[in-house]
Amino acid sequence: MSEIKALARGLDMIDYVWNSNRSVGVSELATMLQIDKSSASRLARTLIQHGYLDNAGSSRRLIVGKRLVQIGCEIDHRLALRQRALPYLEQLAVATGESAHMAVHASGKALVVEDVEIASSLRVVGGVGRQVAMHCTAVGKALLAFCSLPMPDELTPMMPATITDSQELALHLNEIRRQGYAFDDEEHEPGVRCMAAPVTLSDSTIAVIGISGPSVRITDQRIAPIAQLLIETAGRLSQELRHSFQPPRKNGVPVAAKAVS
Amino acid sequence: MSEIKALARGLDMIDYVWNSNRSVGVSELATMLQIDKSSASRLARTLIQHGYLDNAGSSRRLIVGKRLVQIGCEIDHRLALRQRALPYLEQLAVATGESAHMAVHASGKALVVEDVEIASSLRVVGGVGRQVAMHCTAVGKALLAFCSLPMPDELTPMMPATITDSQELALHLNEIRRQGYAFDDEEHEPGVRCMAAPVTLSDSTIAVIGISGPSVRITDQRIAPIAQLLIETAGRLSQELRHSFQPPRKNGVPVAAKAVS
DNA sequence: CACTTTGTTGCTTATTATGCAACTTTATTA
DNA sequence: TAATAAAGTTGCATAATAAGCAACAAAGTG
Repeated sequence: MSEIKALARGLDMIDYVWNSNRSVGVSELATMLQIDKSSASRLARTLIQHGYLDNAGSSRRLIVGKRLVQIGCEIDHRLALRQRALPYLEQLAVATGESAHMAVHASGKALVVEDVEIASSLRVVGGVGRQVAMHCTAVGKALLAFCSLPMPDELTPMMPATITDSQELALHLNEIRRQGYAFDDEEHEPGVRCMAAPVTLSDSTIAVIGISGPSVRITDQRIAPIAQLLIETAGRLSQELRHSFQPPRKNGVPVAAKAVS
Repeated sequence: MSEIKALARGLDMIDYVWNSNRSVGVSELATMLQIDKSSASRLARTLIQHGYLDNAGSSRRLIVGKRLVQIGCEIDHRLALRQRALPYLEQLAVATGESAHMAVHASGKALVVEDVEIASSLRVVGGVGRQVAMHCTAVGKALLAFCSLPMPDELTPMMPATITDSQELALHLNEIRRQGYAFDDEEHEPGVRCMAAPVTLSDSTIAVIGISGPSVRITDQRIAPIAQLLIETAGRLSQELRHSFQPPRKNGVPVAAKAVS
């Protein structure tokens, strides 16, 4: 029932360095994880030897190691998230007549990673690479709700409808979790309504997909059916990802030792 | 001087599961890493608890965990590889008058992740998402040479010039490593020559950038200067990545504990 | 240049990871 | 479907080893 302490501590160190998103000292790690400096130092060395952490330049401060960068760069393509999502986004855009997009969480913001626009002259123009706030957009709120992310520090008011109270937002997120989709009712931009639903892999949300359109077209009656469609589409994408991620091979082949790294 | 054994073993387990690219059993891990089944079992449990490994579906076989998927989905954007590469690719396209692109390795293929085309009516049309073979393209060969990837299983002949002998390819890759760039002389498509150079981060190649053009324009005399330009451009992009990856902050701010996961 | 903070190493002890063996669960075969 | 084989988990004793202390070394800081 218990866990291997040394390993657990090492993994915690990786997590801490990763989450802090900057260079971290051994002492800081020791303090935060409540372990001795010496242990932290030795664990860090092992992590460095294996490439999971690295020294920042010439200093002895710790940063994320190349191994994680390698894994990170490749897993993204093993999943081929963007590529796989594209047809689904196109379906969404056609079915709803509105721009569709996919976003992931990236250091406190929702980052648009894929984007399909429609022909209509009145449309919401997105653009890959755009970063939007978490608390006042559909994709942001969906990420907050389904990724178990910490509350944003500041809830900057953007519009009259923007939720600026932390308590209120927490309740709102619960509602989103319950309903399975997020709705942004002109909380970010005037005249724009957005909706988003989570794409999951092994029970954790790795991205969200959504649509944005002018409020005049996204009428109250359309919300339920669009939500339905979003949830269903996100579910199908999730399914596809799961299939490619968990190799279907029912029973592993013996397989000779493969060259490692 | 030594390393924390339990942690090292755990990391080795992650590596093994990662490299095998399929579901792996505890016994297999134990055999391969020469540890006892029971230890492997307990280490695996710890890794699962921390999200670094996961059980494949209902079975007890191990696959890469969500934590790594999370990291993967995010690191790409921390680096903002695509975004940052774009201006460099545009420079390349302008300077050479040929289409420029960036590719990464994705399960045995070279995957084009960014692409800049030129106006000329005679041009090589690429397209983001295109996957090409490793052994007969400039980007593929560059990835093979600089990423320390295993030799492809099959060297399918595409053109008369395609390298189909494993030995010969190995020598060719050495040459590529020595020169710092890869050259595809109509090995993949008739009348098309390509060149590519590696983009690195902390000594490991994470992508390659290159150009493709008709052989009639990419003449022998132009090869050296273009190679020069490619290497130099890839170097500048690598530099930029390194700077953003190792936060410039000279000395870490104390920083309050951040909510972790 | 002195001083403070941070990181590393030697050493001892007690924690704890390990490996064996028994047992349980899952997969495979007839 | 039962029987058999393989794979995975748990209890336990022991030895290995990670943890912690303290002293030392090395960077940063004023």
